[in-house]
Amino acid sequence: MLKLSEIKNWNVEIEKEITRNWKESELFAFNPKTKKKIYSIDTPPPYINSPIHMGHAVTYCFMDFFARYRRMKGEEVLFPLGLDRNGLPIEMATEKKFKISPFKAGREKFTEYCKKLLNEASTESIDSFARLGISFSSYKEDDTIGSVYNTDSPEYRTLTQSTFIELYKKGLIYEASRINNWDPKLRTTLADSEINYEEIQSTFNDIKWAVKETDEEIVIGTTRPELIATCGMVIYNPEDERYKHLEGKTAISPIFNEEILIKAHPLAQIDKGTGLAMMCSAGDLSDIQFFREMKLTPRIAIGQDGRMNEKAGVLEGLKVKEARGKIIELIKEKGLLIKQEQIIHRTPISERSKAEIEFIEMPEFYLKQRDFKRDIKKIIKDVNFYPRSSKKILDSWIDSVSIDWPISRRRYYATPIPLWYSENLIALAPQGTYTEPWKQNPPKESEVLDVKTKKVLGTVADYPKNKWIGEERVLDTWFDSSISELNMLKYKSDDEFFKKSYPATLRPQGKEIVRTWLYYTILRGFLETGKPCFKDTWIHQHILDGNGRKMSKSSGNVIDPQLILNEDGAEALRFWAATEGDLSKGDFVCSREKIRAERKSLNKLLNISRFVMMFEKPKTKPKLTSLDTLMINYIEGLTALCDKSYEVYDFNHPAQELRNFLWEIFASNYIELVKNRTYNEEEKFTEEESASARYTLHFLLERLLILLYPVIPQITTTIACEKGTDLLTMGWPKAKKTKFKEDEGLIKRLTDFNSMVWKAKKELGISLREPLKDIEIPKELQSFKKDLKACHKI
RNA sequence: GAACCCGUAGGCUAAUGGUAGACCCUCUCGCUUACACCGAGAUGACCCAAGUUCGAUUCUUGGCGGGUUCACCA
Repeated sequence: MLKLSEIKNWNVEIEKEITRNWKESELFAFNPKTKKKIYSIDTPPPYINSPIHMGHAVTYCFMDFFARYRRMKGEEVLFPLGLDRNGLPIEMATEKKFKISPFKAGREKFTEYCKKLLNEASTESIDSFARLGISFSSYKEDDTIGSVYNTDSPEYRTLTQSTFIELYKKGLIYEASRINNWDPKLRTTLADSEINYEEIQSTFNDIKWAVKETDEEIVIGTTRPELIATCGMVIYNPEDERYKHLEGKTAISPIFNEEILIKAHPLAQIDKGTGLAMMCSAGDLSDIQFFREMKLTPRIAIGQDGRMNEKAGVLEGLKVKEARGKIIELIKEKGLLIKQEQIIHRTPISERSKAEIEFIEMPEFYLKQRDFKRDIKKIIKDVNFYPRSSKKILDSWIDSVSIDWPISRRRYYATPIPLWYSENLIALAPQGTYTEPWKQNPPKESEVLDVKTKKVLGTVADYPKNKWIGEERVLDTWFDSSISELNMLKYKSDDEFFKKSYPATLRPQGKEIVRTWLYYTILRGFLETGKPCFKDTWIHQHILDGNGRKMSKSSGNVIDPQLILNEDGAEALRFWAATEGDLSKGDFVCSREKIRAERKSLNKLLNISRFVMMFEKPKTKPKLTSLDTLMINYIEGLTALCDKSYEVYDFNHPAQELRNFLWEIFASNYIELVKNRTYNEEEKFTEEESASARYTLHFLLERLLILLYPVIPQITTTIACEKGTDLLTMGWPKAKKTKFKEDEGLIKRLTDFNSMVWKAKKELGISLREPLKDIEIPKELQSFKKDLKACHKI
C-alpha cells in the first residue's frame, strides 16, 4: 500500500494499482455457506459487443454503493456480473460486422459468426467496471456462486429450457396462429414491449370509390393504399348524416373492383379524413380487433419478407413501400386520386431494427400472461419501489397488457425451443440438459406427448422408428433475461441455497426496461414460485450528455467512461455521481467540469488526513473540551443520517452533507480553530486540552472515512490502511442519539463568526495572523472562547 | 388525447408558508506552519396569472414550457 507522504495528489496511477488488486483478489467473494443475512443484487447484464457507456458506469457505481454499505452492515453480499450475449442485438452486430445475412448464410454458419463476434468482443467493459472499483463478488468466470456469468452459456440456457418445458407441460405455453407484430427486416415476430412509436411523415391519399347500388362516388382517405386489396369493410360513424344513406350498400374498391360492405361503426370518426374509413386486414392493431369483432376473415397481403404476396394482385412481389407507390400510380392513371396530403403520424417501429412494423399472422408460441394480471398486481404490492413513483410505470404497463406474450422468434442466436415433432407426436427435451433441436435428435429420455391432448405417452426410446423434426425457432431474449435472479440464486441447481436466498434482495435497473425486464421477471418469478422475486427494486433515470440529451450511439454523443477514468479517475466520478443528485428521481447531465471538480474534494480529504496523522492519537480517551464534544456529537448525528438514508438507497443527501462537513466544517473551521491547541507550541493550553484536540481529529477523520467508504472506497481505504484500520471488516458504527439540529445550528453560528472575523481582517487589510481588537465573542460561543481567541488572536 | 414528473442565478442543483443554500463558470483580492487541483470575498435566481393566507418560491386552480409513459390516428 502507498504511503500518504508519497502521494502528492490523488491520481489515476494509484487507482490503477488498487483496482487491479481488487480485481485479482477474492476480497469481495461471496460465501454461500454464510450465516449472515444474504443481500443479493440482480444486476442488469450489459451487452458485451459494445463497450459500456457513462450510463452503465454511473449506475453500476450506485449498485456498488449499495453493495459496500451492506457489507459494512455485516451482510453477505451477492453481487455478480452478468454478460448479455443473446438475441437480436448480437445478431444485428454480426450482420453488420461480417456483412452477412443470416437468411443467406444459413443457421450453422451464421451462428458461428455470432460466436466469433462474441469471442472477439473485448473485455474492455469488464476492465472498466474493475477500474471503477465495482466490488463484484468475482471477476472470474467459473461455477461458483457470484462469478461472472454469460447469458448464452449452456448452464443458463439449460435453465431457460427447463422453465420452458415446465410451463409447456402446465399448459401455460401454447402455440397459436395470430396476427402479430412482424419486423420485416429481422423477419421475426415481436412482442408489444419491443415496439416503439415514432413520428413519421406519410401521405394521406383521398381516393375515389364507387357505390354499386347508387352509382355514386365516395371518397376514402388512407395512408395505406397498398392494402386496398385486404379491405374487409367500409365504415362511417353512426352519427354522420352525410353517409347514413349508404348503410348496407356495397362499395367497389378501386383497381381491385371488389365488393365491400358499407356499415356504420363508432370506430369511424366524423372529422377524420372524409369520415369514411376502409378497414383493412392488419393496417394496425385496431384493424385486427375490428376484424375479430366483425367476424371478418383477415386477408394478409404482406409476406414474411416484407413483400406483397399473391393476395395483393398486381402488387405481388413488391416491397410494401414500392407497392404503395405503384398503387398510387395506378389510381392516378384512372383519375381516382382526389388529393394527397402530407401528415405526421405515429408509426409502430421495431425497437431493435427500427423497421416499420407490419401485422402478419404467424404461428407462434405464447406464454399466458393475461390470466395473471391480477396476481401480478397483487404481489408487486409487497415489493418496495425506490422511488415509489416508479411503481406507476409498472402498474400502467400491466393494465395495458392485452395479449399473451409471444415468446418464439424466428432467429438463430438465442436459446432454442427444446421441442421435436413427429406426425402427431411432440417430444420435450428432458429438463436439466441443454439441447439444440435444429441440429440434433431428441435425447432418448425425452418425454413424448400427444400433440392435441398433451398426454404423456412415453419417451423417445419408446418410438425408435419415428423420425423427429427439430423445432427451429428460438426464444425471445427476454424469456432468458427474465430469469436472471433465478439463475443467480441457483434455481433448480442448488435447492438448499435457493431456499435460503430467494427472493433476491434488489433489482436495480433503468426505467426504460420496466415494461420488459422488470415486468417479465416478476411474471416469470411468480409462475415459478408464486412469490414476488425481489424485496426491493431501484429504478434509475438516465445520464444525459452535456447538452441534456440522451446519450446514444446513433446521435454520437456517447461519453466513454474510459476517458474519464484515465483523466479524472474513478473516485472523482463516483463522488460526482453521489453528489450530483438523486438518480432515481431525475436524469443526470454529464459534466466533465463537475467530475473534475470532485478531484479537489479527494485532495482535500487527503490533506486533512495528512494533517491529522502528523499527530499521534492519544491511547486513552481524554476529557473532551466543549468544542470537541460538539464536533463528535455532530458526526454521530451525521452517522445516523447516513445510515437512515443509505438504507433506502439515498446516497445523494448524505454525500452532500459529508462533502459539506469535509470542506466547511472540518477543514475550514474545526482544523483552523484547533491548530493552536493541537500544536500547543506556546503552551497556552493544558496537555489534556491538547490531547482532546488530537483525539477528536482522529475520531472525526476515522468516522468520515467510514461514512464515505461506500462512495469513494479507494481513497478511504488507502487512508484507513495508513491509520492501521480496515474499513471492510471494522463494520458500521452504531449511531448514537444526538440533538443533531441543535448541534448543526451551533456549528453554523461558529462558522459564521469565523467568517466574520476573517472578512473583517481582510477589509482592514491585515494578515490573518495579526491580532484583532474590539471583537466580542457572542454569548452562545463563549464556551469555545479559548480556541477562538487563539485562532483569531483576539 | 390521457396520466405522471418537472420549471429556482449563465449552467447544474438544494431547502423552505416568513432573510432561497451549494457546486461549476465569471470577477476581485490573497502564498495564513494539511492543501495553489488552494484560500478569502463579489456579481447573479424562485415560468406566468388567479386564489387561500397577516404573509406564497413553497399550498390550490388555471395557463405556458419541458420530459416520460400509455392510447389513438382510416
